[in-house]
Amino acid sequence: MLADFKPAARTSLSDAIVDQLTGLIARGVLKPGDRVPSEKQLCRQLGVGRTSVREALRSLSVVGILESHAGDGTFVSGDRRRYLEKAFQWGLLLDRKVVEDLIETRLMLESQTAFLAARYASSADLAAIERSIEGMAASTADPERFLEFDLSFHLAIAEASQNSILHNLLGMTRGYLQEWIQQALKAPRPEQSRRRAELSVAEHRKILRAMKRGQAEAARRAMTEHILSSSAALRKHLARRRK
Amino acid sequence: MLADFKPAARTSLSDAIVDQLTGLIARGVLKPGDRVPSEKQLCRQLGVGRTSVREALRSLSVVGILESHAGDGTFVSGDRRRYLEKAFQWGLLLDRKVVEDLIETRLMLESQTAFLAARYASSADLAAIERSIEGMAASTADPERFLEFDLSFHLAIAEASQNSILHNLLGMTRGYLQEWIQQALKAPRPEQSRRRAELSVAEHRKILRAMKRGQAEAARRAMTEHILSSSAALRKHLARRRK
DNA sequence: CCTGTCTGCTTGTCTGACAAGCTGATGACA
DNA sequence: TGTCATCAGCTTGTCAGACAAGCAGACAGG
Repeated sequence: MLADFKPAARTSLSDAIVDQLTGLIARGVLKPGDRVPSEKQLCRQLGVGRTSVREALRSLSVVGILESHAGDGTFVSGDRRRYLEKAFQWGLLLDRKVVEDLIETRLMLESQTAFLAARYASSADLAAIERSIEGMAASTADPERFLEFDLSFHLAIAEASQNSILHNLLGMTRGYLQEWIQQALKAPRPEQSRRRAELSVAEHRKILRAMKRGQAEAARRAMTEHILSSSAALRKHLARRRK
Repeated sequence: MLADFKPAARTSLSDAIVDQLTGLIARGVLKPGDRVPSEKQLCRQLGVGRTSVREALRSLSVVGILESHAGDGTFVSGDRRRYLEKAFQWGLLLDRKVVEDLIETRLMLESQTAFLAARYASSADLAAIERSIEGMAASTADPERFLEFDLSFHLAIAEASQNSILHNLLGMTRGYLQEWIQQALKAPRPEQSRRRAELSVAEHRKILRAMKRGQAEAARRAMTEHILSSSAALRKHLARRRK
């Protein structure tokens, strides 16, 4: 009986407007680059004050989905990069349980994209992947650069999978984890960090070999192993920081 | 020479305030559950109008970092899950959502959550899943209701997996696909649609059986089969519509 | 053809106002 | 003394009006 009551959805006006706008974008009515109706027009159309409209538009601008230019208008953001930038910045606001979930999710995404990439990768894709590995190998002593190449390796694989949704999801999970990975890689003593980096390069090479041969299942397994081994280090680091 | 000019970063006031607030949170000055100074107070402190402060606060509320309660105040959100949910949701917003990519992604997500659910599901979870199946079985003649129960089945499994990110991603991909599924189920002749529904119920039962026994790998396989078979129907429908 | 100016649109910001909701203090009543 | 209604003072939510600043196209003058 008590459970029958609805949450009494006193949702705010600007929330509702945000929902409408995101819905329009999701359904493709508003495409990237498109111009959003002006604030005044939206006021009239929605029957609300300019404040509410503005708060909705600003919210979406802050996260990088819209772009406002004074004197010109508001537009749907052209590239995801802007969004990702903002999102990554806030990645360190996460707590531990969420990080664990992210690792679990990433394991699955990476394994599957590796599988697909082994099937669909073009020779250009493979070359890009190889370049990333060489970059890593050349900078095992510089954690910063190393991580950059590491990231580009995984993104290149995601690209090669030819699935834009997977690519996107992978990029986001990895982006959020990046902060933690950075800490984990920098924290321990240098020689330990270098050993880990070299091991990592070897694992990456193994993945690439499987892909070059087009062995999808082997690529998946190699990637799974790699993620497990690398996130074991991350988990250990997390546990240590907890104390 | 020309390259020396800076982009003339005319950053907006509310953006600056957003940066300040996120900085405070990231550095731990503001901890989850803490109360943010009231709008008026922030106005005075920052020397800006209430509009700008409000836009900053609302933006962070919309992405789930803050929570505002009328008459009470604004607080730093307790669980960061809400933020990640929104973030992923919006990350996909600007993507072109190709049906094939969605199906591929969903296959992976569903299989993996089934695997995890078989491991972690409580008896309450299993009961919820079972109820959904019974609901489906009782409404094979009513596509609308049938789909509703179908959806609740998959979401219940996602819930049982105990991974909020997977749960969320699954809900999203399913949401994007829902329209197509609806069409596919309604379009063909009734008796064919019913046959498909009954087959679907049988597949769902098989998944549940595996989960009850705690056989994670079997649950994953059963789910994979189910998704493949059901999306085959969807693909066929899409192909027919293409012509 | 170039160039300044003007006009009308847009977003950015501020102010003042009111409604609605929470909280704690006050005070009347049993 | 204990209970409860009421009220004042805070909060956020929303609106309306105002002005500045910036963009773009029209248009006239060189």
